[in-house]
Amino acid sequence: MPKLGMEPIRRAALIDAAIAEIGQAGSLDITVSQIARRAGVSSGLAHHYFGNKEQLLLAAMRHVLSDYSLEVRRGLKAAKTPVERLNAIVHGGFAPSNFRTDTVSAWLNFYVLALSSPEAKRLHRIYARRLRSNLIHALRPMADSRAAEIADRAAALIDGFYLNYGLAPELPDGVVATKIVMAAVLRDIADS
Amino acid sequence: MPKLGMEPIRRAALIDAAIAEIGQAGSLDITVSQIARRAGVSSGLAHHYFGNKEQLLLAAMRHVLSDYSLEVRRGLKAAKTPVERLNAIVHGGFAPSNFRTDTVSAWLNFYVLALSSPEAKRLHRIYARRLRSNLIHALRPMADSRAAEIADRAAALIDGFYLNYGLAPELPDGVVATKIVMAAVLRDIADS
Amino acid sequence: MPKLGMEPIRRAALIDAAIAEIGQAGSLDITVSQIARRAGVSSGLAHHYFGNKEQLLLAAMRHVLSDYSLEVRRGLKAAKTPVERLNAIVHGGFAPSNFRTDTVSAWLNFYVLALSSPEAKRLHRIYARRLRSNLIHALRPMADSRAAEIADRAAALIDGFYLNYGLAPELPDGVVATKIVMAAVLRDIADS
Amino acid sequence: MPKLGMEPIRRAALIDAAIAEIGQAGSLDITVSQIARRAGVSSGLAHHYFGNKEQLLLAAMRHVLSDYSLEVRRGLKAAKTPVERLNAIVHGGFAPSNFRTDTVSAWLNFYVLALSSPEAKRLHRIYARRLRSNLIHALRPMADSRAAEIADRAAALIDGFYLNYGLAPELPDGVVATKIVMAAVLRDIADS
DNA sequence: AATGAATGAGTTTTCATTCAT
DNA sequence: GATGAATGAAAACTCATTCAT
Repeated sequence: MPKLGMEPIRRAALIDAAIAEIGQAGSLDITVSQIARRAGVSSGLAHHYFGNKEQLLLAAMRHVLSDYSLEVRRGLKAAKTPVERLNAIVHGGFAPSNFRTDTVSAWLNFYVLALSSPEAKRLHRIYARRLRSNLIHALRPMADSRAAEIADRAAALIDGFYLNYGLAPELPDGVVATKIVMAAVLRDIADS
Repeated sequence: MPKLGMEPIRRAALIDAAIAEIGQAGSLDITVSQIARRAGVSSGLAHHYFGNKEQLLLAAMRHVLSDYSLEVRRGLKAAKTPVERLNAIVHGGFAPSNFRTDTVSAWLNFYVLALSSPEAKRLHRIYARRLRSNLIHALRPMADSRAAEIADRAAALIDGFYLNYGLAPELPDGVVATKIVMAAVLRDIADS
Repeated sequence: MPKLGMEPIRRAALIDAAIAEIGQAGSLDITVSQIARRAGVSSGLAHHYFGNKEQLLLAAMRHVLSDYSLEVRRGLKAAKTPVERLNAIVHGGFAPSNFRTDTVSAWLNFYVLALSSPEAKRLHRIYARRLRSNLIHALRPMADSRAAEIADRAAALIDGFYLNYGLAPELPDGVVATKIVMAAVLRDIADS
Repeated sequence: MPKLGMEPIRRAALIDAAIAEIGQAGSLDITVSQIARRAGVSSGLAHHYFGNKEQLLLAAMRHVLSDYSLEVRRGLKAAKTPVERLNAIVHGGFAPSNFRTDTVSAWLNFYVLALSSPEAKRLHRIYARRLRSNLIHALRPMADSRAAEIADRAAALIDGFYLNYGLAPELPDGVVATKIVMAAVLRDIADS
């Protein structure tokens, strides 16, 4: 079975398994063995590639964040008008690729992990800053000096909806959520 | 040393200790012994009173939620106008009694606990529904048929700000947060 | 079964068990469970009282050293002449209480542990310095300025015999070893 | 890259690496991977050549002993008088080639390994017997019937100094150690 | 000849939980 | 009512060893 170049494949499989496992358990209280089993490898291998459980979890968090980033960047690239740019950012977190119960559940857990893990905190900070700066940048042409203020409100709204989705998936789906947030932000802008 | 009527005192001490410990650790990964030590009792006693760790944590969650409820109800009682009622609800979560890093950190952890613990989920549901119905009730006189829609947005905004406070306590304090949310909601209402 | 004041009893039992286990295995590669089993307790209790395996091992090393110290001090107290004092020191390590295969084997292992564990090194240093200063002090009246030099040689001789005993217990027993060392030292002194 | 005749080269590299690694760690608790890494090969290769870890360690022990033997034999060949022969033996263990912290540390570890590994014990016995018979042989012309007794004392003295050097390398270097032992032995002989 | 991949058994460690007193 | 003692199951982690290539 041993083949060359398995490392990236195993790492990816373990990260995916970790996210799925966290999503399903709704908690970080999962064992490395569970993750490994789901990834189809031994627990030893997980340690071999990630050193310890925390690193594996952090790699999973990084993965979720980078998926999100990717989605936003893709949207921004296609956007032509300021409103489209705004929409791309808002829609990023609610896009089908990220807005699945598994991912949302994992994301919420990572969110809270940032309270106790310095590295998770760092990663969260990066996410929060990027979201804010993306929003401000998109809002500038439309709201000028009020861009920052509106961006903060928009960010809170996004996080709030995201949060709730994790706990009440029957609530607004991604499309609806995007619409609601967009409407609020646009009204914010329109407000002289 | 055993005295009569110690039960409520011990229970309260253990619950307070649990919240403080969770707040400080930023995680539910704390030991019963830590909690008991902080409460000045043996870990055996914690089990004596709460049966097991989960029940102790849930009692702590209930306590946080009931403190919040209390705050809101007190505000509502004093409120005279619809706007004051609205303000009381929004301000509830940001009031000094709840808006301390410890409490917020514990709250976020309970939030996520709701993903894996049915009872925590039930408690969270109660909170979410009460917040929503409170908001709708307060908004009805001002927004009529749009009350529900505005309430949802307000709830998301509140949660979003609350969430961020846990991770970036340097951000808006309670007073400012209340103002921002109120402003947004009032603008929402004003919008025909 | 749980009684009050068990801690010192359990600690002693675990330390004794550790020494016996090391002695029997001839190596520090023994498990905490083995030690605990021999002491008649669970492995959890060993950790409860000592924190981790290293601390338990170090406690055992301390115990061996303190037994040795005790023996020497007892001998010194009873000694009246310089030669008797010298004999007490030399005899200390070869006394029946310390000179059993178990203890010697444990001692050799601790000796080597000092190469990798700073705390073990510290303990060994204390032993080595005490032995040297005891010897010098006892030799001074008899050898004056040559006391230090003779002491060093005596110490090496003692260690050398001790060492060999661990690997070839059929060799000189404690009484004989003491005699040989004493004879060598006395000749050293007599030498103008 | 596989070449012909690599076996002896790899074996030697692995043995050297093992000694260096033991010396540096001060313990036999090193991993095969560490040794292999230092030798610049994979851990699989170490097993390929030595079968298992124990065999590799024993090979390293054999190497240390054979280096020592070599040194002594070289010295004996050049020696002309009984005293020179004696000196060659004593000096053997303290010669620069063996008397380096790495080697001494490895040696002490092998010494203790002999307590638990039959093969290591066998090797140690060979060393001890050879040392004793070399000493006796060299002492015979000078001490006749007391040769054995003096040899035993000399051996203990050598081991004692060697031992201490491992733990306190600031102490006498090889030249001084040789002189001290030689002086003691010669005095022993002179003593009627 | 040599390796990277992979395993799985074994060990330490943690901790909720139980219980005699 | 309260505790200290004790357990044992579960988890992380390590590492010698195997093996396909």
